[in-house]
Amino acid sequence: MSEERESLNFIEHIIEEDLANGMSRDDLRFRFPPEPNGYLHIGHTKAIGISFGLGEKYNAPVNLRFDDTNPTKEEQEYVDAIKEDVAWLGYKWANELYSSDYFQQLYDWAVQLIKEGKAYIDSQTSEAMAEQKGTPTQPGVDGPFRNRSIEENLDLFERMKNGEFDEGTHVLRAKISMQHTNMLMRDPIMYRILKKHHHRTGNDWCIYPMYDWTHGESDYIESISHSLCSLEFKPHRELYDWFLDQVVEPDKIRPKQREFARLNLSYTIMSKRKLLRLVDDRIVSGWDDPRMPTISGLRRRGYTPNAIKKFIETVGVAKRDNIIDVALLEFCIREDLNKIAPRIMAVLDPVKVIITNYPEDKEEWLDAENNQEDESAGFRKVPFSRELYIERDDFKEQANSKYFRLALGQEVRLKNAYIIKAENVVKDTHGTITEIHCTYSEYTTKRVKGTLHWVSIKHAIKAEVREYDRLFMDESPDTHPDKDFMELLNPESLKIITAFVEPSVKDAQIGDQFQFQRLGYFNVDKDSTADALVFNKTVGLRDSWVKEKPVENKTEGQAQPRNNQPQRKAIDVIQQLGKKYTNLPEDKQLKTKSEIQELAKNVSYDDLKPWFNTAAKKVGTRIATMITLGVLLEQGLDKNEEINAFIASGLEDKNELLVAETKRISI
RNA sequence: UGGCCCAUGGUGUAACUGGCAACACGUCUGGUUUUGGUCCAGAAGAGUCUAGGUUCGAGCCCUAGUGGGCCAACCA
Repeated sequence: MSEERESLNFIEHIIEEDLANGMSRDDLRFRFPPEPNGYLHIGHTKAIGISFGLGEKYNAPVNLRFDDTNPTKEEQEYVDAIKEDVAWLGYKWANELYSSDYFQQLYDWAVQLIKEGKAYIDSQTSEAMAEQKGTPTQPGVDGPFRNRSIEENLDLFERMKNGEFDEGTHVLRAKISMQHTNMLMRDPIMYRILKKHHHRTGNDWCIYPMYDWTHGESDYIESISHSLCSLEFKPHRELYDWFLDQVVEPDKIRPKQREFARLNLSYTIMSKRKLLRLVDDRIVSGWDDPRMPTISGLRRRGYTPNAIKKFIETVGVAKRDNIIDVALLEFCIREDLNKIAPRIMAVLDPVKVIITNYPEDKEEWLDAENNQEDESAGFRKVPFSRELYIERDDFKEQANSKYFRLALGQEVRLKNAYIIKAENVVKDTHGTITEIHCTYSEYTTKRVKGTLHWVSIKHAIKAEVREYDRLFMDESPDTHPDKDFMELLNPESLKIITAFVEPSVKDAQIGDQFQFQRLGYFNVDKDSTADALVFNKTVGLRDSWVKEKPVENKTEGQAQPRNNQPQRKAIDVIQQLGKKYTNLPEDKQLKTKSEIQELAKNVSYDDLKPWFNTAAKKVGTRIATMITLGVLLEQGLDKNEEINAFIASGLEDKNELLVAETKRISI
C-alpha cells in the first residue's frame, strides 16, 4: 500500500480533524440549500459539488433543502428547475426537504425565546429601526420596545401569527445587543408579517421566519454536521451559533457553518438578480439561453455533467476571491467531447469548388471514420461529387509557406477523399471569388501539408448554426461600482449562420453532439425540427494557428514577433499596475487587457504622441504611459529598445516598474 | 473611526506537525497525425504582498504595515 497523501482542501481538513477528535463517520451529513427564486448557475455548481462531493467521499447523506422562507420571490417553477439541474449533474439527494417544513417548530422555538426574555416584538417602522441600528463603525441604540413585557410580547406574537396586523407593523427580534460590533447581532429580526401565498404552505402563515433564524435551526433539525456556504455568510456565523445555543441539546449533533469562496467566471456574471435582468430585458432568450452561465444554459449549449464536474474539481476550494478563466471551462468540455463526439464535416462559410476532371454525373460514397479517439465508433459513408463547398477561409489565391490550406497551384487533401489542386478562380464583379476550379488525383497516400473538410453541394443539408461569444466584453462585468454591467454587454454574442452539413446527420436528435471537423463541437438545439436542423456551437477546437493580421501599410515583411510572450506578460503587468496604483474614478481607468487591445486598434502609431499628451492631462502621466506602452506592445512594436528595456526591468521587479516607466519612455 | 475574512507563476489550487515551492489551465518549442484537433516530448514563467521577529531552518508561527473582500434588506 502506497501512502500517497492526497491533498485536501480546508473543509476536508476540518472534517478530518473532527473525525480525529471523535466524531463518528455516521454522523456526517451535508445539505445543499438553494432558495427557489431563480435558476442554478455554474457558481452553484461549486456549492453543489462541494457538499455532494463530500457526501460521496464519506458516504454520507446529502439533503436537498429548499430555503423557502420568502414567498414574495419564490416559485414552484424554480423548485422544479433546480431539481432537474441537480439531478442532471448526476447527484442524488438523500431527502428533498423544505425550510417551510419547519415553520411550526421554528414558531414554537420562537415562543420559547420570548418566554426566556430573549426575543421581543418591535413595532417601529423599518426606517426607525435602521436608524437605531447604527453603522459598521458606530454602535446602535436600544429601541423603545426593547423591554416590553414577556406577556405583551407573547400576545402580540400570537396575534401576528393570527393575521391580526398589517404587513410592516410588527416584527419579532432577538434580544442580543444593539452595541455589538457585528451588525448582524444588533437584535436581528426573526419574523416579519407577510400576507402572501406560499408555494407550499399556501395561506397557512401570515408570518415568515428570516434566513438567520431559519437556516441554522433547519440544519440542526436535519442533523447536518457541516453546513457549508459561501464567504459572504461569514459574519452570519456568530448569529448562527447564537441561535443554535438557544435550542441545542447536548446529545444532538451541533451543526458547524464553514465558508468557502464562491466561484466567479471571467466574462460573465453570477448573480441571480442580474441574470434575471438579462432574461427580463430580453437580452437573452431565457434562463436556458446557451450564452447564460446557468446550468440549463450550459446544458443547452452542449456542456456535459462530466465536464462541469471536472471543472469544479479542478477549480478547487479555498477562501480567497477568485476569477476563474473561462478557458479552463472550455478545456474541460473539449476534453470530454473529444472522447465521445462523433466527427462530421460541415461548412459554415462556403465557397464553391468545382473538380473539373471529375465526371459531371458521378457520385461516390466514401468511408469516413466517426471518431479516431474511439475505435468502437466505426465508419459512415460520405458522398463525393464534382461540386463541393469548402470554407472560404481555406482558400487563398496566394499564400506563404506557413499557409497549409488551398492556394492556386497548391495541393491539399480533402478529408476522407482525394487530393485536389487549385487551378484557377472565377470572381464576380466585386472581385469576390465565386468558384475555385480544381483538379483531383486519386493518389491519396501522397504527403500534403493541409487537409480540408468539405461537403458535396448536391448532397449537403442546410442547417442553422448558432455561434456564441462571451456575453460581456469585460472580464469582470459586475465588479464595477459605478458602471452598470449592462453597459458591458457584448453586442455580438450571438451569430446565426446558415451552414451546409453532410447528409449523415439528417436524423440527428435534439441534444446529439458532434465535432464539426476542424471547427469545433456542436449540438442539436431544442429549436430543431425534422426538416430544419439547428445547431449550437458548444466550443471551438483549440486553435494554435494564428491568423495573419490584415496587412497594414507598414513596411512589407516586418515580421510579427515570433514570441509574443513578453508582450502578453508586460500587458498583464500593466494591467495589474493599473489596478494597483490607480486612485482614479473607475470610469477613467483603463485597466483591462481588452480595453488596451481596443485602444491598440483605434490608435495608430503616429497618433500616439498627441494622444499621449491628451491622455496624460486626463488620466495622469503614469496611467497614460502604461496605456501607451500597452498599445505599443499590442501593436507588436517590440523592436523599440526602450520598450524592451522597460519590459525587462518591469519583469525583473514589478515594483520598480512605475519608477522606471516615467524615466525611460519618451514618445 | 469598528468587526471579520483573505494574500503562493498570467489564472485557479497544493505544499502534512516549520525541511529542495508542486499540479492543472494558459503560453511557447519540437515530434506524430487524412482535423493547424487529439496524442507524445520538452521549455519559459513565482521564491510565496512588505518590514521586522522566533528558529539551525519560515510560504507555513508571531507582530506591525500594505492591498483586496464582506458587514448598516421586514432578501437569502
